[in-house]
Amino acid sequence: MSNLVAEKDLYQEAERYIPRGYDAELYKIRHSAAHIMAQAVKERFEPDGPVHVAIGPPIEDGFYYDFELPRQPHQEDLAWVEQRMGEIIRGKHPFEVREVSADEARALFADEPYKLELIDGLAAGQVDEYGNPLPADVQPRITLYQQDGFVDLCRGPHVRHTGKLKASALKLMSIAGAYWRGDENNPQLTRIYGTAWRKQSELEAHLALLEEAKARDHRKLGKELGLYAIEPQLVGQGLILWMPNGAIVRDQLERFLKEEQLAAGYVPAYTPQIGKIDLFKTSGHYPYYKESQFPPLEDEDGNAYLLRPMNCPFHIMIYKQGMRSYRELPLRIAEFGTVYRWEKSGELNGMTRVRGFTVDDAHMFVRPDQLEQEFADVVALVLKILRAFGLEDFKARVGIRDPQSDKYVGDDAVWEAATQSILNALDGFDLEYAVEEGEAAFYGPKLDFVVRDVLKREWQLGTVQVDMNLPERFELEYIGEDNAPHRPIMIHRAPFGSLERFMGVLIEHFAGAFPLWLAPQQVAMVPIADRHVPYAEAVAQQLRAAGMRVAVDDSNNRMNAKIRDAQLRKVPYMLVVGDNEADEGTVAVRLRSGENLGAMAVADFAAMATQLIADRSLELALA
RNA sequence: GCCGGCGUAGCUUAAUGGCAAAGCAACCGCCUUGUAAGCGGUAGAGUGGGAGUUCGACUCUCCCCGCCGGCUCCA
Repeated sequence: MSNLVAEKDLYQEAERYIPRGYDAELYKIRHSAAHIMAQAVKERFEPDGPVHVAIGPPIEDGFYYDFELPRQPHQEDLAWVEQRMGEIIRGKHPFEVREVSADEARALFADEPYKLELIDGLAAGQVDEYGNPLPADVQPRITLYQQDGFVDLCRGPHVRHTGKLKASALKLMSIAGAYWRGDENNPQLTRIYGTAWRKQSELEAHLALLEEAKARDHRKLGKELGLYAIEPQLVGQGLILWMPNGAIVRDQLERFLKEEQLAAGYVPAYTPQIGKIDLFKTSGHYPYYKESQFPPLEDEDGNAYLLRPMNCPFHIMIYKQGMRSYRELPLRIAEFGTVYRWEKSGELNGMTRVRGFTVDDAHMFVRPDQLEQEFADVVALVLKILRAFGLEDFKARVGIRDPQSDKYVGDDAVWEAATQSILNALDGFDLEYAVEEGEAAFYGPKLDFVVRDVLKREWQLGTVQVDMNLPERFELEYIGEDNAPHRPIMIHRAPFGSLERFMGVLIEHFAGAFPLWLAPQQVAMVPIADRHVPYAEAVAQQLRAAGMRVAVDDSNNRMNAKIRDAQLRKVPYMLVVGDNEADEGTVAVRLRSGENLGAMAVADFAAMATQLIADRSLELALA
């Protein structure tokens, strides 16, 4: 640690901290912007008392910095800080770097408790200044970067001088609370988020993208298209009312999955929404998950029941109804099971984070020798389902235990075996995945499929979990070929994850323009004048008889207005009918893309559309 | 739950201490129409809820509720 190196080399070396795939220039701009912001924030708040700085890294599209401030920050403070940052930028102050010893650093940051903690971590040589573990081959250095008199403990890298930034390409976005080191038991700091780019046009493009994202936000589209509603006053936060249009989509999703499950040898079940608390004590859900459950219900005889937070204990009880033979396995029990979980109010989000949701659940009970094959079959099914919607941009994540936490049940060897079987099964797929600590379920490791919403927030959809603990806790058995009892292994799986969250993601994925088979209304009949309404009705009846969802616009609007209305509701087909069509038994087919297919015989249109529906095609016309 | 922002008609927005305003949607009527808004009219909120300051509050203060962005947590 004492071999101090030249500034030029330190600059060079810091480049290694730029993450793969992150534009190096932008990374340095944003990292530097964080420092400049910290300088400005200190100037703003120090007259009111001490300002302690924590960490301030670049993030996707921007940066943040965490502070302990002497008073509450407000919007006016942001405006001031942003203004002041512009001045610092125009000052073209160099970023000077030097390496120091831990003791020098401690002396320098004697009044900065968060920095002292970071220095200790660096000095111990295990973690970087963000508290993340360092790769074994990286030798930690303690470096300081200084601009315009502001010194910060930082590994870099930075731009050469503040003038490399442009005030016009920088914007402070929001103030948030953030716990020190991400732990809610630690003090809450004030985090200020900003975004920074090379030039103004890039910033404007980014802001425009954010606006566009808002337009396809499922919460906005869900309301506009009559898909779902939340009524917090009388129904409750996080409880979804599926409006008729949304219910149609959901019904189609359920039918699709049921067909696939039937073909894959699943059997159905229906189980209750509540169960005695002992059931959940046996499963381990209670009290492990006590804080994420609604409080127990009690009857007059003193029995306590829990609104179910998960479906698996009920399916296990179905398994336990009688002796099971090895010949029955794998047994695959499927149910769209609605569960209720107490989520903190600040965590709720539209359809993607709710308090009552329906898991497209199934539990497989398998012999140990069947595990890998069954797991692989399930993964194949999940992939097939996701791809049927054109969802290609997902991330596969193997969630394993956090060794620090005690929220898990079962012993180490069992966890190890279950984890290994997941990894083995995954080898058979051309699928990239990441292994993440702390993402396991409390009863076992899992494979999750994660997608991002329009605002780039990640949501877990499908999940497949190997479970050797619940069979143990419920003492599940089957009689083997050897006429002796054996313990089955369970697989939990849900391709959608939950219908609510999947719906939210689908709305955004399609920007509300559902594929034909899912569209709440598939056809809008557009009669040109009142006299064409009877013909439009007749065509509608024909199409309904073929199983399509059709409505006739018999309002006294002009045809143009009818088309516009259907277009805004993202109805796939608009069938315009006037004198020509009525005479010839045809319809003029307009797609919501704006494309006009021209006149088609009603029967031809029906044949085309029903074919596309049957295929669950993502197209509106045959190729 | 915590930090910040916000809450006006079904929706989108105006009114910053002095008569709550408009567009769209809804309803009624006229027009009878050829691929994204024809014309006219009617009705609709007392400003999320509750206290307070004031001659007077959508506007200022406090408490509560909810929503949005984060944090934590999660399907």
